[in-house]
Amino acid sequence: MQQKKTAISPLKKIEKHSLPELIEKNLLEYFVENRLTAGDPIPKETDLAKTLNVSRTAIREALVRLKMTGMIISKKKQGMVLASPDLLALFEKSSNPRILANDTLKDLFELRLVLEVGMADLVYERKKPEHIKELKEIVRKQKTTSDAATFNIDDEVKFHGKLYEIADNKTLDRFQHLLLPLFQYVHESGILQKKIRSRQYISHKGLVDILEKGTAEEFRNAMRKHLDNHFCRIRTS
Amino acid sequence: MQQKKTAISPLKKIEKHSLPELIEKNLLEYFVENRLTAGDPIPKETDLAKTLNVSRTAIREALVRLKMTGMIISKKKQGMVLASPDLLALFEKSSNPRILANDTLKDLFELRLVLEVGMADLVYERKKPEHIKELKEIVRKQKTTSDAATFNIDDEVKFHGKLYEIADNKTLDRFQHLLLPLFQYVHESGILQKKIRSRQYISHKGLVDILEKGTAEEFRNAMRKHLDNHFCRIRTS
DNA sequence: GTAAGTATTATGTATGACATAAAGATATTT
DNA sequence: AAATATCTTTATGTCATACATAATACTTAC
Repeated sequence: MQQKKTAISPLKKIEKHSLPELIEKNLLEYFVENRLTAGDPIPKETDLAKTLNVSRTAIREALVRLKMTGMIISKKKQGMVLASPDLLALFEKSSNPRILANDTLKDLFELRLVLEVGMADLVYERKKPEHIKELKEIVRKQKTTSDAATFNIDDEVKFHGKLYEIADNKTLDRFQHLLLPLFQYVHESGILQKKIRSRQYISHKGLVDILEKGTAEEFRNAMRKHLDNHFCRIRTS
Repeated sequence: MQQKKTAISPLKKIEKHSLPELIEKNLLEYFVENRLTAGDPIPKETDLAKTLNVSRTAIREALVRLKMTGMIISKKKQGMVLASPDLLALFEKSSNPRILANDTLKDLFELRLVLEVGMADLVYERKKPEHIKELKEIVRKQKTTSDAATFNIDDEVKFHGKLYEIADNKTLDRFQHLLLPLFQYVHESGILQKKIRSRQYISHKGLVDILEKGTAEEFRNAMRKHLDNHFCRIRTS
């Protein structure tokens, strides 16, 4: 019987999981199906090994993986309990700029800009009088440099950090903390185009003013302008 | 000698690393210091164990951790090689909506909105005539529902997916793909306020028009308005 | 009744053995 | 001689077992 060569069966991505990976999946399903929530204890290693009929080594490897995602935490004697997985935990572990590919770094640089512009609405929505006061205080203490290109890193971090705080989104805040070093690294490395001094610059002080007195839209657009000298550097072609 | 109780020594976060964690750190330093890049082979388990004077078990656990971050990949016989870690793959591993805490889910919902508004500038910057054409084609095929609240999921995904594609940022694109199911989940669960029909709605067609003929700022603000019925739902208090 | 000390228990670490897959070397066939 | 089949080697994958360690529960001494 000759097989038709033209009728190639359609790929079907081979999922070649190793044993611990399978166990990991299995455990995850177990958690979901049993409606386990943060704080709930999970069976001990030896029991799992017996139940699944694999060695404790394999079980442990799967557990290590889950521990890394923050999905479970373990204490001696006390056993292991389910935790609320930390999305950014893994992210953090592998965000070493010296190891990441340049393309990825560039993407992350852009990503941070996207976040800053996009979060303007959250900031505006959730701002409170005391926030404005705090921002003003930060601005007041800053070295008054009228030069847009040469900014002081610490001042930048402090000011923008405050904005993230006001946005009141924990995940977002942590995300930017992770992104910050990468951003810094890319900024100073030769990956991007050389620094350009934008003509349409809005200072921190200007931003605060608009945040206080302007509309959400005005603030959003002001934020974009404030970041223009970064945006200039990512132009393609 | 009496100690002054008031002069408490300042915290100093105890880093209580387990052995494999220490090894992991050690290996990372080794990679960086030796300028190893993707594809470079790393010593074999037995050698590492001998060199660091710990059991192979401990080494393996460290390696498992690194494997999970995508930092290294291993093949039988062939040994292990360094790889460029995939930040988003990790994200995916722990992004199970049924396990994530509600607060985190809410954060992620917001995060996606932030991304969509923030990326407007990338989209505008990188749009090309054929993109406009494609977007128009997508819009044309959509079910013409004049109702802002009841949108068709597929249409939404297709349209916004295209925008991410235009933004030409691989990381961002993958990020939204990961966020999408979560977004969907939150949208339909009772976590947020109930659906509101915004008065200032801009349709997909409207967006494309502005992307084609308007300014970057106009497009950015239009994007915000387009998403307003989502934004309405995250209002606090 | 409280404090100290002891036993218990589940995770952490170590060791040695064997299974497995892939690469290279060797032998076999045409 | 070239192509194919088989064996050998090697580094990871899996297993079994023993012991170390830390936190809890229990017991004993005063």
